[in-house]
Amino acid sequence: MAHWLFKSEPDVFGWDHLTALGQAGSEWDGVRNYQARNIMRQMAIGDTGFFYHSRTGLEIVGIVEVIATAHPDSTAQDGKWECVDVRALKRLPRPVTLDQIKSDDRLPDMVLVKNSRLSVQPVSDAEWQIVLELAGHSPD
DNA sequence: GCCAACGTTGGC
DNA sequence: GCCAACGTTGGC
Repeated sequence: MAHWLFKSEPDVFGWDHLTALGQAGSEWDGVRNYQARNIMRQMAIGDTGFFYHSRTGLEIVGIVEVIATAHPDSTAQDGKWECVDVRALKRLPRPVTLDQIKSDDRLPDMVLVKNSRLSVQPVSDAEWQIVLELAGHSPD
């Protein structure tokens, strides 16, 4: 299973919004960036991702699961954009802040640090494990 | 709220 | 196909 990172402003659509939708989850719509779209096309059902609060919060707060592969974004008029569906899986015991990630010398290549503008990002297996560890997440 | 970084658009 | 102008994102 591959891992990803989804960014959203909590004022617009935050972790609490997603958890309120329960198992049904939500379209990850509104992405209007080709690189992000291409990354979403690579996602498979059952993949997991971090949920990151941008602009306010600046921390990873939870884990989401991909429940539908890329399909046309219903909020796009021209049919050019796509999205996946995700649902909230679990809140992290401790949020992992951007500062923590930036100052961790094991995470120099995280896209969150290297390309802060990309709203949907790949996360390597190693990065995934390190962030879980920082979050105090106990192994299943 | 500012503005640097980045992506997209469109005139040439 | 270049690149200036413009719009958006997101850390600060």
